[in-house]
Amino acid sequence: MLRLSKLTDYATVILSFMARDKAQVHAAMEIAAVTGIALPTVSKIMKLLVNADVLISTRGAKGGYALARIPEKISVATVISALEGPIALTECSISQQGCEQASGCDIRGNWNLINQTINNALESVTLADLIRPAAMPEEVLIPVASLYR
Amino acid sequence: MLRLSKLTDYATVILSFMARDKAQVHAAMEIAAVTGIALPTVSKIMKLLVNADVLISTRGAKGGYALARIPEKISVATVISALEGPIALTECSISQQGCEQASGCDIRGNWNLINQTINNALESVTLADLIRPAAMPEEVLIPVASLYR
DNA sequence: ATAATTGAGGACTATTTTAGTACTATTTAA
DNA sequence: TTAAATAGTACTAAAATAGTCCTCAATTAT
Repeated sequence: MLRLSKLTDYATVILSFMARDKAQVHAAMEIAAVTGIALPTVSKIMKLLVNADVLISTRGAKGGYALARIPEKISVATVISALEGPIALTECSISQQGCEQASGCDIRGNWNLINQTINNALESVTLADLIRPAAMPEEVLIPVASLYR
Repeated sequence: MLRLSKLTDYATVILSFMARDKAQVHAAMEIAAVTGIALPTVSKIMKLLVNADVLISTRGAKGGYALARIPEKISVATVISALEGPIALTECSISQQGCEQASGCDIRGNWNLINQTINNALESVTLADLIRPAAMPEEVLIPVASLYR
């Protein structure tokens, strides 16, 4: 599958919690307790999200992390690239250099198109969409007959 | 970044070569020689592509591999899932079971939406598109001034 | 028929990546 | 000034991936 790292997965869980909870500031320890993710791992993720301007940190006593802006303005693409770097399927799409695979790599330009499409898809989904009650289409579509087996 | 495995990358290179070359049948050894990928690795990739009905194999002397259909009918999505399994960003989107992350995972339904979008993007691009001379937009957009530095 | 050529399948190993941990420094409120 | 909190860095362990090798099966040419 098209892998996302576990850290990215955790990040969405953490951000969802923060977006749902009214409190503005959350300490790393509190988040670790609520989500069940180990504290050092939470810290690591928070640091990356701060660097990507998704979160704002406050040090010292009563410090903690807060969303840098409203959930509607935080795209999934931003979160993913904060954790994994630029969103692209192939190395060469990032490096601007092309690859050294001498024979048979005129493919690059076209990969860019694909990457762009995927990027657009991820840009269009925000944190607010993620915490919205899910549509759960597959459950709606289960044929009634299957309930009687 | 949203990683594709190296094997998938190789697969696109191999398939591009095969789609461009007039000859119908290519032995694994020939492909290894042309692409510079080690023979055992080529074999491994070919095996997966045969199982996914992207290639057809012929054993024995004068045997080899041929595309199962015209490049226009081979989607990038097919190739990727042949090498990496189902296209999805999160585990839970595949397993149909949801995850055990007790607190805070109502996200699933929405991830499905994202995965679907990405899948559509990859379905819409074919091998034929990949070997088409690339548009190379970034080269076109270089300001002329930059040539004089 | 038989030998040569080519793919199929599976098991194994090594490498790389990722996850997770620990420790130390820095900042700020009480 | 002390306690509470994040920042940063380096290290370790585990898991995933890539790559190799070996044996078996099939086909064709001699």
